Amino acid sequence: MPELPEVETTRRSLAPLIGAQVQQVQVHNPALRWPVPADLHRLTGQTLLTLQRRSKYLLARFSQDGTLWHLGMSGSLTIHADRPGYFPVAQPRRKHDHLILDLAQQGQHWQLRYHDPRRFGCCLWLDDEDSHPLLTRLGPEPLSVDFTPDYLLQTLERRTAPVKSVLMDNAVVVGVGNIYATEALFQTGIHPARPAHGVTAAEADLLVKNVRQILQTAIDLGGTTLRDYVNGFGENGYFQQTLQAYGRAGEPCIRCQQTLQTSRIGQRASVYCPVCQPACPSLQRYSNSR
DNA sequence: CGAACGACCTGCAGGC
DNA sequence: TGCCTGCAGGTCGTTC
Repeated sequence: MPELPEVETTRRSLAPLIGAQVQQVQVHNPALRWPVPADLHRLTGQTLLTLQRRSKYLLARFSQDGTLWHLGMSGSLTIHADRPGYFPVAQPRRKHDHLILDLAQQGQHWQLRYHDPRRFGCCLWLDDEDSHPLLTRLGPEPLSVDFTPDYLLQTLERRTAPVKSVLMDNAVVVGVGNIYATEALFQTGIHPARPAHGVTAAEADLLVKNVRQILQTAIDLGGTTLRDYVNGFGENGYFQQTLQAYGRAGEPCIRCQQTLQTSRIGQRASVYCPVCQPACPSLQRYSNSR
């Protein structure tokens, strides 16, 4: 599920919890990707101060301690409250609801439920953002000023792996998973299997623009819901309705009507148009329309 | 250092 | 209907 737009959408939807005080910590299954800290109950009595995102990690700062959350491939965080627009607190705990925080603010009872069938996600202590091992090697945020065409070009020039694999490498740029890498390369007219070092300056320039535009549009539409992604209110995203390549193998290219092809690149399904994304860049024709 | 690949875990779709 | 296989949005760790 969650790539950057979904994590950002989740973060925004959890804003009502800021300022609330933890009343109880329920750990129903600590066996996530890494064990949930045995002393997570230490959060009891602490107030949620800030909710930030770095890459696909959610950083939740409480009055004494910081926490780091990841939704893995199938995770979601939802709010429960006894007020309109929320799941009721009385709703029974679902299978795979592994963590539940009870919070209170001005008499309002809130619940934050962490649901993750595949348990690829995590919830860990976060002391120092700048020294946490999961955060130190991350590349720039794709929507920040640090993600420039020059930076991307210089990085791609040093790599021989397929451009799609490099684009999905968190040390290069964070938050671009299989869906958005597929879309960005389609938009830019770059074959996903092309060696990264063969990408031209003009292509890198366009690729940066398209990655940015696609991620921003996805955030604006509340993310992509393929199976089970929902935001904190249990709402779907709508970006899947605008997907032009991902999930469309065998269907006609929206530009040239050629049948979209699929192959495996870096162990991930990759969809591309053999005409609009030629393996040989000399046949390239650029476009930047969406 | 980079590249390739297995591993983690459950749910689901498709084939038989 | 049921069993088996393969695949899925992420990313860490190992090996070469």
